[in-house]
Amino acid sequence: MCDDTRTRVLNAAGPIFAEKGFHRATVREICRAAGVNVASINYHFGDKERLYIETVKRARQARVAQAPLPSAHPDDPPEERLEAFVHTMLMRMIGIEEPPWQWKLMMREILQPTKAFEEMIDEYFLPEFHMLLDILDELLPPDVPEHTRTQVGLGIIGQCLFYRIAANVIQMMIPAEERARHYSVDELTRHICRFTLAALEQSTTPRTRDEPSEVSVCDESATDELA
Amino acid sequence: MCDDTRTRVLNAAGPIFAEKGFHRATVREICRAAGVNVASINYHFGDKERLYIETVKRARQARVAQAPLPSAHPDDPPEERLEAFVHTMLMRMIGIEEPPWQWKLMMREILQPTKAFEEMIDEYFLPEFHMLLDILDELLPPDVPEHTRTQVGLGIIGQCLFYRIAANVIQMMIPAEERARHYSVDELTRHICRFTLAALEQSTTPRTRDEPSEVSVCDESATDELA
Amino acid sequence: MCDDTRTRVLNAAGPIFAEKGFHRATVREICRAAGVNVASINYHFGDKERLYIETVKRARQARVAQAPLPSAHPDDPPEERLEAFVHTMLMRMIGIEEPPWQWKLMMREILQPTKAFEEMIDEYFLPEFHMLLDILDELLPPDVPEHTRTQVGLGIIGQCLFYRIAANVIQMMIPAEERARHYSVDELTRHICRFTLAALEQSTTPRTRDEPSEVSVCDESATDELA
Amino acid sequence: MCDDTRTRVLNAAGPIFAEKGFHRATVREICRAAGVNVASINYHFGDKERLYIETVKRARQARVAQAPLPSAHPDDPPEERLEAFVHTMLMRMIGIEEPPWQWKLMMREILQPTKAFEEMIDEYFLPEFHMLLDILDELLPPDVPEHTRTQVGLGIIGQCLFYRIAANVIQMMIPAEERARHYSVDELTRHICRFTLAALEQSTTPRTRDEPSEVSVCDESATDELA
DNA sequence: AATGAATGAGCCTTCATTCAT
DNA sequence: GATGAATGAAGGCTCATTCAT
Repeated sequence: MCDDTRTRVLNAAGPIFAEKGFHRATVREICRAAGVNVASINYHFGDKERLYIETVKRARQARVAQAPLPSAHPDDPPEERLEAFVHTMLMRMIGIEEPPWQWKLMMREILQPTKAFEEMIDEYFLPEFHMLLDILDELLPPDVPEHTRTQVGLGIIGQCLFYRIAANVIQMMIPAEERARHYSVDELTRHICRFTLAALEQSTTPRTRDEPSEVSVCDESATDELA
Repeated sequence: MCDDTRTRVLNAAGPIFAEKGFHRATVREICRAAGVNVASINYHFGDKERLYIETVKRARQARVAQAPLPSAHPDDPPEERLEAFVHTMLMRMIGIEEPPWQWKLMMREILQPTKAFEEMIDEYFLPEFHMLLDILDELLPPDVPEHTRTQVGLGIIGQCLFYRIAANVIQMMIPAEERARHYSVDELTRHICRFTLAALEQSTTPRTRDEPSEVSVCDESATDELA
Repeated sequence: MCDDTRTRVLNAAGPIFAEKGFHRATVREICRAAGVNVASINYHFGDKERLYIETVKRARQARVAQAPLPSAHPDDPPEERLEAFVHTMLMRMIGIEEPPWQWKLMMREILQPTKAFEEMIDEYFLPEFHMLLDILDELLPPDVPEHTRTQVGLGIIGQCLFYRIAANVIQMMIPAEERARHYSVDELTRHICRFTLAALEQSTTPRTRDEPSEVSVCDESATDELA
Repeated sequence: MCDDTRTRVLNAAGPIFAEKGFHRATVREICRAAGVNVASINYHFGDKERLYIETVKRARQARVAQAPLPSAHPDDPPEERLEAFVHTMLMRMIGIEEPPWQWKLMMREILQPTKAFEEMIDEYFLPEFHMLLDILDELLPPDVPEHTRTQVGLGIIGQCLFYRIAANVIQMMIPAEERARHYSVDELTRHICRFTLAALEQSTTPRTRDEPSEVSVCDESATDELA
């Protein structure tokens, strides 16, 4: 069966690419893991790069199912929905002992985008981010400018992501005992939500300086070669 | 002179490791850039890996000088010192068009720690983080537990770091024009500080929304680990 | 239909083998061009080599029709028939902008004979060469020995072939403008015929320049081998 | 010693490239024959293609020494010098039992030019051809147009070359015994010279048609990829 | 008769490393 | 200390061929 080999290769490629990245992973290793011939990759995917792109695509698809965002009940109070959102996010980040390879792979793409990047943003990141924005919409007073809402949203995501990215740092910085007590998913969820809500309540009347400053967030060219 | 060759190799290795990472960078390329013989590396550093570790070490040392934290004037109001801190952080992250290779190299270590990692934390990250904690100390009421202060600090760092890490995502998500207006270093500094201060102020008098009151900011229900 | 696939493969193989030679041409490329499955070739021809031999065979067969020698009118004066012969030869060599793949394929065989070679000589080259010899027979006096006639014939063929083989050299050696004026098929035909006829006329009465008279055109001193 | 390995590789590469051509020859085979590591080729020549070019270059250089043209004695009668020239040419073509690999390699270039081609023409072919033209200059009446002289020269070269190129054909066409008697280098030299001289004498008053015909010798693009 | 999938051998190239000088 | 040359292992990829259907 065609799909059989193809699928086995993809399944084998995922964890390996996730662990080693595009360049350190070798097709030979992937094929050995999949129990197929090296030429299969050329046959089914053309070359290593296209196998990688396909793998990332599948990773994203499989990712959603593993820790799906709670289906929004529009009637729930927005505070509750925010907490559910943050909780899911943190669960994805640090809630699972060994983060699944799909996640590692996606992190690699975020940090060192390749050709597989764009699609991931459009089909995975943006929809979920808009879900967060909708929640914030209900929490923020109506006169808050669009970009403030976005910034608040990014701040939330940023804090969640940070606990994943800086996991190594935190592990070294905070004693295991305290980490277990105060840096659990639940505990961090509570902290981030409380912190955010407190700020929102306070900043009912946001105020923006009018002169834009010249240094923007990301001027540098982003998407280059397969890192 | 021995030191001459050694130094030239280190100087050449920095930007190359930063740009390509450990594995994609080749000793030949580094030696060509340094104008030395390929065998020099093995002679002076033993092997490629030890050259890399040495390079990271030097990167950290050189890093501090480039965007140094504002020397704390203990008399300045803490709000001002917080703003200065965040501003410096953001400047390091996204303020410089082409981030210096030292920074790239350190980011690589944070995300994919190698043997060069531990030392970096102790000598670079922790000192600066404690400077932030000191500022927060003055802003937070005295009864706030230690871990909350740490979490707030991590949140601030997390948001700053996020704008660097997710630069690619933001670039795709937010139109260039708006990015220039609302996502400059100054603007983001203002947002993060306002947001943080607002939350802090609010949490001075921990207040329960509708959840049971025991879930306070200093609640110590503990669960599990941090990956 | 079996023949359908077989034929399509052969038709596709011709130009490809002609262009790239046996080794650089790939079965995949041929099959793609023919719109058939890769396995077809092994099924119908056994292997790549036998497909090649079959292709050369067909090329020869198709070749004759494309630039056929002028049907000999035995009544025409031999000078005219010689000119027609040479003209046809040159036309095949350099007269057609893009030489047909059949020709390219046959050239390859002449220069680097494979198993497909022998048959080509017998059925294609020899008949035409004997036509030339017949013409020379009428032009040469009856007492000229056989091998001289053969040598003259080979000389004519050799000159024609040379303009094809050395096309690249001539292109670099002679300016385009002069090439167009004096190296057209017509012009070269005239030159070769005039030259040959002049030599033949002269050698009717073998005449010694200053060498000893025994070195005549029909001298039969023999030496060694032909590589 | 650097030159040692380099030279050994070149010496080994020559016959192999000559026998199999660029594509069929493998670097592994060459290195095995040279008794060096495969990586040597990359180190000394960059890649297979540049090794090939270098090999052709050396072949040409070495070629001249093996059957050098007789140093021209301007006082010798031109007929004698012509005979010496043709004799040398034929000797190169068919005089040596196993044609040296240098010759095979150069033939490959003539027939399927690669990047190594141009230099060969300029430094090897042209000088020798002009030597022939000088001889013809003395044999031809002064009013003979330039292009006729060139054509006569090309005709001579063409005939010589033909005996090499068509060696396979001749071998099949002419019985061994007769080949030994009448197709030796000496015999063919005599024939070609006699034939040429006879024609020259006759064509004292060459005549050119005035209208150039439109089909030129070599319109097609010549130099392409390494065949 | 025909196919798509799979194979293993082999290709050129690149790499970090070592060796003799 | 420093060098240029040399090495072996491994890299991605391509090929003609075969197998089960």
